[in-house]
Amino acid sequence: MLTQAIEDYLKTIYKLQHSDEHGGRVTTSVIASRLEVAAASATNMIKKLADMNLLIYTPYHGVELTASGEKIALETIRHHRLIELYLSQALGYSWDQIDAEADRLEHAISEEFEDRIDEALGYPTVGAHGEPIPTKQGQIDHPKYRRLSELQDGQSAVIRRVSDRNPQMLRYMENLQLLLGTRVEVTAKAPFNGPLQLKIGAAKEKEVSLGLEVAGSIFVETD
Amino acid sequence: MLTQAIEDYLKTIYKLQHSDEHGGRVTTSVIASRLEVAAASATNMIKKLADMNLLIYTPYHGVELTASGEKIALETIRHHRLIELYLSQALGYSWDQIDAEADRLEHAISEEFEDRIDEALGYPTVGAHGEPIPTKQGQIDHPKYRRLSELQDGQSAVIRRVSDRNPQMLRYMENLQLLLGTRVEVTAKAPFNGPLQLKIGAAKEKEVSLGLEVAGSIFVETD
DNA sequence: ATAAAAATTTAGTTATGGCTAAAAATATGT
DNA sequence: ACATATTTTTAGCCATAACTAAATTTTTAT
Repeated sequence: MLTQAIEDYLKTIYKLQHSDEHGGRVTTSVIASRLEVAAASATNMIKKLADMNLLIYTPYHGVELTASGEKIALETIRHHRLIELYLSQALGYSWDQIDAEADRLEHAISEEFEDRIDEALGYPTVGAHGEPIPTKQGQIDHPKYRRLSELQDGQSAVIRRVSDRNPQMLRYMENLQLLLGTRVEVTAKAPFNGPLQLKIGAAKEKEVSLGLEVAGSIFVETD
Repeated sequence: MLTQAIEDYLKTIYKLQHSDEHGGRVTTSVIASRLEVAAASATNMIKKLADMNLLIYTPYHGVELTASGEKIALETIRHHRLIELYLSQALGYSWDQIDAEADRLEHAISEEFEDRIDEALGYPTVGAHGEPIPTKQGQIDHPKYRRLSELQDGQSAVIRRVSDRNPQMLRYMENLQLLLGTRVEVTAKAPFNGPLQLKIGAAKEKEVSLGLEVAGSIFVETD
């Protein structure tokens, strides 16, 4: 049976495998810290998932999802992202609220529900924070955008994705109108990892100073 | 902590206490059979709920919810009925599909979600099958309708509630247009617990023969 | 009234998925 | 290279909530 815990582990492992931060190596401790469980708990679950052929486990060295493990991960991620988008589009949720709600709902919905909100949303391919939504067949592509923090003085770009890790940061971005599709131009970049000066909006109506942590959580497409 | 199991037991016990079928006495075996668990499992959980002061347990004689148990039951039922209505109104679910989906979702949604769908639905007081929806404060009234099966030849009435116990029966009723608010007139009643002859709709456009089991699952308001 | 039947509880087991503490393996710094 | 630090695993425990089988209580039928 596919329990909630199994789906959570597979989803987390998938995301870690496809994040650039850990060099592809997904270890017990990274999984444990993401899921906020003890490392020993993660080891136990990893062994169980390996027994179920959902991942390949090399003790002391990390895990890699099998095709069937990845399939389940992508189904869970599809649920999560469709629900998030539905919450924001249909029920007026703000950016910082949708992740927590979707984390619980993603395990409770049926295929029927998935299909109905997919239809209600017009078969979207991109989620509320700009993440790709896997298809029902498990297809997904990972467009590689640049971080806003990497842009040089004078460069202009359009926001395509934001990290959903930190709800407070999401609320901050939403307040600043740093939304998907918004154009931003870097008008100055302070030295020694200092803040960026930004003009926001097509008409450059707003100017803000943005710290590197926030700028590093915003992914943009340059022209 | 309020687990899903606890909420399910309390909801089920509440419904049994307020159904006319068991004479108010809610026993272990009735609870167990409704929840489709073994009687011993129900005994265990009942003892646990008694320890938590959510019900009063008289061994061998049944249970009765305390005020706090009833409060939780009503919150769960409110969730369930709001979700059911939302599924049918906003997502186009049919009568027979909503109960199963709501049974899982009711434990996963937040207060925020409850409030948002309540608002989207225009603060309804009656659920998709005609059941009263408890208020957020836990108020509920139980209008006592008559069963369609009790009507006499020639009597006319309006459908106000249907039992949601059997999805196949719900599908059957929906097919026959036996919906909430629909007027029905008994044009004949066969002897020996035989079927009713019914005219359906304000214009009496449709005539059907209805077995007593179905007629007993339809609650009506007479003029 | 009492024997048989039915309902209920007790006792003991299982699976899931957490936890801590200790042991073992790997990585790091001099 | 090797001692120390860090990471990971093992071992053993706990809570939840189900189960079966056996014992007990209540109900029913004669």
